[in-house]
Amino acid sequence: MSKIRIKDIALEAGVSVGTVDRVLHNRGRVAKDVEEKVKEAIRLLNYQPNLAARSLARNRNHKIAVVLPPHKEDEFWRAQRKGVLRALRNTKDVGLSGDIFTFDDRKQGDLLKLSGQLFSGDYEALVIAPTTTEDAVLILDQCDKHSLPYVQINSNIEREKSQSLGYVGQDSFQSGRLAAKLLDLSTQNKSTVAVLHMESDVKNSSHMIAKEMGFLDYFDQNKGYQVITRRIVEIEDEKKLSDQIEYLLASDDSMKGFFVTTSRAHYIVEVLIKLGRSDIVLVGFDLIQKNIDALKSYKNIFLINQNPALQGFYGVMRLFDYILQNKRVDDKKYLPLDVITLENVSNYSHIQDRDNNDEVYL
Amino acid sequence: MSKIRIKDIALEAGVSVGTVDRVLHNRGRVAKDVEEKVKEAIRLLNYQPNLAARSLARNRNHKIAVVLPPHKEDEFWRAQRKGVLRALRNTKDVGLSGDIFTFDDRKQGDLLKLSGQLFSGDYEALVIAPTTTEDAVLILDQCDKHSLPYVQINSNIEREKSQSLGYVGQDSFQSGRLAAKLLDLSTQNKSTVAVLHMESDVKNSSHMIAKEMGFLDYFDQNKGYQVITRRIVEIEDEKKLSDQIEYLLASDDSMKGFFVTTSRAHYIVEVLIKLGRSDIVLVGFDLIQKNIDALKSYKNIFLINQNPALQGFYGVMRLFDYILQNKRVDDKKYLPLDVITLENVSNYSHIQDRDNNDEVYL
DNA sequence: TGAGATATTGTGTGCGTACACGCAAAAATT
DNA sequence: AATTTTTGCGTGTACGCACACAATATCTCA
Repeated sequence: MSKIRIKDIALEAGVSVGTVDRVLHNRGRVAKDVEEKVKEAIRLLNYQPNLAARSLARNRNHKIAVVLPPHKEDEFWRAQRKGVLRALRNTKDVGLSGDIFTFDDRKQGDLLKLSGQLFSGDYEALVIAPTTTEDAVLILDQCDKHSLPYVQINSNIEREKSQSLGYVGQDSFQSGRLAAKLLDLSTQNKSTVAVLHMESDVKNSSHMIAKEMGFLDYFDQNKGYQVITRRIVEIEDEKKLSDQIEYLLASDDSMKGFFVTTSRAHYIVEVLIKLGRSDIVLVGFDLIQKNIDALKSYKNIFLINQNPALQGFYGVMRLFDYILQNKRVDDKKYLPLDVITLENVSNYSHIQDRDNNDEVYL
Repeated sequence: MSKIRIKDIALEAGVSVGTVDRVLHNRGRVAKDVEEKVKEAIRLLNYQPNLAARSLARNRNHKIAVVLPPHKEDEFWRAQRKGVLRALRNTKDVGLSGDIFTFDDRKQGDLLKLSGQLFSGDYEALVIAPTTTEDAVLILDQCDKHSLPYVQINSNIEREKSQSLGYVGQDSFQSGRLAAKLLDLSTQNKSTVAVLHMESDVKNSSHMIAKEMGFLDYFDQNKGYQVITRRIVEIEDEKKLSDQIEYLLASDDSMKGFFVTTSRAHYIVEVLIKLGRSDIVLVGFDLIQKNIDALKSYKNIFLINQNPALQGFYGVMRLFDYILQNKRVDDKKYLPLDVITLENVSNYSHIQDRDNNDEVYL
């Protein structure tokens, strides 16, 4: 097979390696007939550059900045950060390095404090999880002004092209439709299902709304269900939570399923078990430990995994492609919506922390 | 940050790069105190070898052989082959190359014809999909005799350690349990479900049996269902197939779901639509085009995706880890069992052919 | 025709690592 | 004490490519 070097092309075309180099990178300064000859040789020998040598010779280091919400107490963001770190490890030797910045997405304006560092000139591109929309818009505007390309992950703020390199993350609307399908198939027709927004913070509100929209959309196309929406508050208070659920169940005899739009389905599981209502079908989000545990104690539940680690990973890799491979994309990349039950959870949670499984990308 | 070279360590430890090299690869021939000093410097500076330079300098080429069933008319094997090719592309510049051999798994003994080439000495390891057990055992025995390490993918023949580097593939038993859970949740208690073995070739028989076992195991632990097993034959004959299904449905009024243990669920979909029995819940396997189409025309169906492309990919990558990274594993790696419906299929089929999304691994 | 400008092509060095080789000092053997 | 052998360490080259620079060819216009 092939082990064709630039030298071999040069020999074949009867020129020097310098000329081949000029053709390869079209730096000009090559006579047209010679250029054709070289290109022909490249084609003939099916030259494939050795990426290891290339990245070694380039000897560049491109720095990027990654802006994420805090991960201390949030498994979702922790997983995302893991994906980012993995991508950074994998690209370290091939010219990409990065710093991760954390902002408190519960504090209005906290994101803006980073702008000094982000636009210091040290970074040539950005990965950002723009959870606080108003602040993020300002940051992205600055990116445009400074001509800093950026990839959005997890949440997407639609932008006029500009410096945007697109979005990598969840398709919340579709995940709502998926949840609806799961409830549809696992409950009986002519029953009632409820959308439960369980939030303690507002950061996910746009996702929650999109999920509800998708959910409603599905049942708009698949008649026979009554859908109601409730906001569940004071989740931490066991008694109050239980009361809310009990009230909800009492309000409609044909209540068959709940769609929890956040990662807090496990709270509902506890309540349902206590109420002896394990007939209710649940659909929730995210493979956090408490939800995984809930799979074991409750049968009628599906979890939808949105692959947070892959969001971080692909977010960085997209910048890598852009900076070092000259591949520009500015479209959306929706990650798979994994349907998780007790029967298939093991393989997915294994995936989440396969940090050891290190790869390095050229 | 890091950009620590061997040279830097040498400087720090007051020795030459040659000595550092000897320590790094423990080639011996280094005084104990000096070795300690170097190791200390490595620790201190947190040295991380530059893998691009490493693979360039090594300038090795390790050849492996990959043995797969034919892919001409089989989307499953085609996907698997794609995964293999992707892994080979990605490792090309870092010292791993491979040849793919095809054997006809419908012909007894065809695999054995390859042994001349496989053991020619050109290859230092093997990835094999041992679908024809008897033949495969002979091949694997020869591997042991020639000290050729091998990774099994897709099907696993249990071996006494030997040269085995483990298994990458599906967990058929668990996929049966998953199918059972899906049917359990989407049908009503006290109903009947049927396992349908639809085979035209025998190669998958062990998988089919394992799937049935898992299915039965689930309903052993979750009572209330009656499970029957049927072999469906003459699949291509529309009339005969329809008759078999009709007979099956007539035999039990409470029949609610079918578990198709092969990738041929789409045949059943056609029949059910014609029979006007779209109440039957189906669980089938594999994201082949006809099944994907079936998702659109039939609501009550789940497909389980066994990630054939990842099987090929990880199979090769495992050899890569072993040969070039010195990481030896000989355990099983079960790939995720993706639950697919019409609502989430788009993201998965996208994954299947992301050939463009090229990465290169060091 | 020839000097100077310009277009075209060739040469050399370095990227960080692996590895072969060689030299010196220490140890073992005679 | 002279020698061989072993041990410990440094030097140099190659890997394939990018890129700076040197060198040569071609053209321009007087």
